[in-house]
Amino acid sequence: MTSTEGVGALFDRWQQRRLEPSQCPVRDVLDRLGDKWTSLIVVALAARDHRFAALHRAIPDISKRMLTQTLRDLERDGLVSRHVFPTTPPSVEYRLTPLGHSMLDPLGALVAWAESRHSEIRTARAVFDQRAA
Amino acid sequence: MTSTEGVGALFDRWQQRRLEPSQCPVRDVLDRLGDKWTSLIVVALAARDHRFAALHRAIPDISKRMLTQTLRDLERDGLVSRHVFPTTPPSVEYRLTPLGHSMLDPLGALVAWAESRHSEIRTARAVFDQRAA
DNA sequence: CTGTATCCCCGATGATACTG
DNA sequence: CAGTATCATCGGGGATACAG
Repeated sequence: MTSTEGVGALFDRWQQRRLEPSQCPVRDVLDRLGDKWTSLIVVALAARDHRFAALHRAIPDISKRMLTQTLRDLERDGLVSRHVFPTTPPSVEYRLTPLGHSMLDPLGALVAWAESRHSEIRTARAVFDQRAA
Repeated sequence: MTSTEGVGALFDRWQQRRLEPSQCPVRDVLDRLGDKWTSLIVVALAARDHRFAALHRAIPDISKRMLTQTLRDLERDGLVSRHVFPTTPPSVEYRLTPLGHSMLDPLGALVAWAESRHSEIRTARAVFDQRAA
């Protein structure tokens, strides 16, 4: 069974079970990955553990507010762990948990798809916009 | 090289190239997948071609407005094709394009991850919320 | 049946200032 | 350094009515 058949079959199972959106694993996961910063933070932490300021330098266009909030959400979901060192000034290190690491394979598959197909998508957009104009 | 190393290495390449967000394939793709309805529509169309009303029945909690808009976005990106049959009343069928089908494998990987890890995530949340309270 | 056009609201995000 | 608190903004998305 290919993944294509798998996704289609999944749809039919969903239809039969009439899942509540709040109980749908896919919405749960994609709602988080889909927000503006989660995937970037996960990718950064995949490369290496980061302290708060280092993460901020790695992703310059995020605000401290959203960096904190996104990290808390990831921590809450068990994807990231937070390690406080009571130095002065304080330092806090963020790491992917094993659960977080386990997401890298499927995320990597999507990233690879995105990179390999991006030019095709951009071309399709240009054509569509041309015809619309 | 595992996908994990791949994602980490990707991060370093991104850092060196200092990509504009608008040119980042991953943001492009995840912004679309991350919206409220795209993934559900793609999964539905993976199972089979759908007419507008059938798609609406398959995903009852979407409004006609957002269904139309999301389908247009998918069409613009070349992931979905639109086929009009000039019957009365009119009927329109939506299908995944080959490009759209090519996304099902990586999307399926993510869906499989989400389903297999969802209980772990829910448990982590419960623990986190308990400690916070 | 397959959409468009409007209006409206709320939540996600940013900016800025402050704190241990 | 690593956040928190507060206010302002903007656009995604719902509801409704209309149209070809």
